[in-house]
Amino acid sequence: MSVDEERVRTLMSTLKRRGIVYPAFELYGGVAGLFDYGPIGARILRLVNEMWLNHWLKKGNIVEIDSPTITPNEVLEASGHVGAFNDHAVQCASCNSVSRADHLLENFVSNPDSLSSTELDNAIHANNIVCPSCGKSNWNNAEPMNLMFPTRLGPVGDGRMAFLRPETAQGMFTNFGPLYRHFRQRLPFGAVQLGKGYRNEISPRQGMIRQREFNMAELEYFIDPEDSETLDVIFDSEIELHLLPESDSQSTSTTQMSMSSAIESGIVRHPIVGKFMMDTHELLTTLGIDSARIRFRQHENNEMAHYASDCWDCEIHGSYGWIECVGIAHRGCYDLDAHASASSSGELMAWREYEKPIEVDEIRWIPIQANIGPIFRQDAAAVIQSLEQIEDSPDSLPFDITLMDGRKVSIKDGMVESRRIQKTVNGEWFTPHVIEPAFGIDRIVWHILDHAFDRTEKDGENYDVLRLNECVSPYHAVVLPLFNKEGMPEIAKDVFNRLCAHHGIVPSIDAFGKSIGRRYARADEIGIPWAITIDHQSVEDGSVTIRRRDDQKQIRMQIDELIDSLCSGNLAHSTKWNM
RNA sequence: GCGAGCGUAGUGUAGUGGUUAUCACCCCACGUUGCCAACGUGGGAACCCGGGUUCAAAUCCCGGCGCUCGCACCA
Repeated sequence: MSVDEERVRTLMSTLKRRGIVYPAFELYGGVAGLFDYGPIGARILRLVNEMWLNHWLKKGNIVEIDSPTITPNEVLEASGHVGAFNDHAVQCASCNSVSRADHLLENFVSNPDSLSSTELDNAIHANNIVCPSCGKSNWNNAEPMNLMFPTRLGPVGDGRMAFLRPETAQGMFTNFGPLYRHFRQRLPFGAVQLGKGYRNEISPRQGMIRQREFNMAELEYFIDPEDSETLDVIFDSEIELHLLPESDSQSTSTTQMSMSSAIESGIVRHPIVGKFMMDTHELLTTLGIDSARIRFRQHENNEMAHYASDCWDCEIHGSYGWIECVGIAHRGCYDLDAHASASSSGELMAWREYEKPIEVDEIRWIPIQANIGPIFRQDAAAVIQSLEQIEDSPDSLPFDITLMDGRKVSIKDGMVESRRIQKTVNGEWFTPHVIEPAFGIDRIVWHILDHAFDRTEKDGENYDVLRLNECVSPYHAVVLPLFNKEGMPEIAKDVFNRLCAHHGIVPSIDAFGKSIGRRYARADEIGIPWAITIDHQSVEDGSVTIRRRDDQKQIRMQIDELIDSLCSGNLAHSTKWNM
């Protein structure tokens, strides 16, 4: 678990020196928790985002949306990010250290996290709680601790309260209606969003791992909880994942098993969760994360948000130890229900057709509203609601009903009329459940770099190679004239231009001044997989050499052939490498 | 937020009150060079910010900012 400080330092300074990632605003002394992606890093970030996006879009029933990062208070209040569910912090007036109020009270009152600020203050005084760092009992008032960045809409006056979003998920939930219509009202479907999230961390640590503004990518996959879709892919796959189930959370060693047996044994509680775990593993390994350093850790029941029924963190092992990079949570109907109730909208539901229509033929007591209103006045609505919810209608009047708040009222002649209801019910509205894989993109980029960074020795000196997979390397190839004479720079420029002309190909050129060895080394250090060298023979017969980054092996090809195989992605498979 | 340590070119560093601020890598130009961080010549580039003490501060003191670690925090 320990941090490899030496490696972190080396990697950080390389990332900075080569323009990959470095602290932001260093011109003004730097700002904790904010990072810049430089020219190379921004390319890598872009490619990771694209790979992530395409991975999901290719499923066929998943689309991308893009919603604002500025989110009004009401949305985040409904989601539980602000308001009653906030944790409270108290500061010690003697030593200024800050503690969580509910943690201090844990052994003294039950459910301390449900108390208000005033109740917390009272409980702290009543139980004579002492400060864990200085031992005194001299507290300031408890204050809600909110890790979101607040703002207001409008430059003057008391504009509408808003926050920078702490996650992208709320955009997908508030868009459920349009998404449901886009998918022609058919579940399951998903929506993804890539973008910035903001959390005002008390103290950001561990470099890129905990930032105040970060790149996230989330998928919200909406399902019918009663639909037991069978997923052949799970049972056809023989891939084994490293799992750390909640049942043996004390254990530090993982269990290796296939997803089908994990689901059959009940460890993974929902097949879609299992499917997304497999997808996550596939995507991460494609990006260049070492499969042996990926594990899935199941949340313990007390760690899981109260609405979730199952949650797995995908952790990647790197120079900081095991770090959570992806969370896959079964969130049930919590989010859509929360927004439905806060917005009083009926839009966040889906329709489920019954296999066979239900024929209804029953006698019901229908309220006569013109009479119930004057009799019950402010309680009239509650009475009508309770009448509608009666399962077995009594045969005769009068009878008693129980209101929502527990009070009983008597229903007498004149308040209701008996009516026979005959109808066909074809289906019902329900709140879909949602399964959410949430990716911390910066953490994934960090681990891609961490796993790719390879320090070897060459002639007694350090030699660094960034062994990035081709799909995330910043340039497809670098073009190098061997010498700055005999027409080599001109041919190099021509090859470079021809590569540029191909859609989607981004080449680099390193033409002047330095020896060929140094220029190979520069390319290796930022992970360029192929180096195309223009030499004396190129001048004579139009052939060039191609050097493979990972083993420095070189082959020779005609320029046309090279451009074709590079642009079609077949260069790695050329039979010439075997010769 | 608390505590401890630290902050010198792009990177890694030397420098305990008076230096033209050390060294290496690096970057650029010119020349040389027949393929893996070559060589020659020339050039570029730093004391985190602000205040104080002192004739004099990179160096001592205070504050801020930043980094690392421990505690707390990570909804």
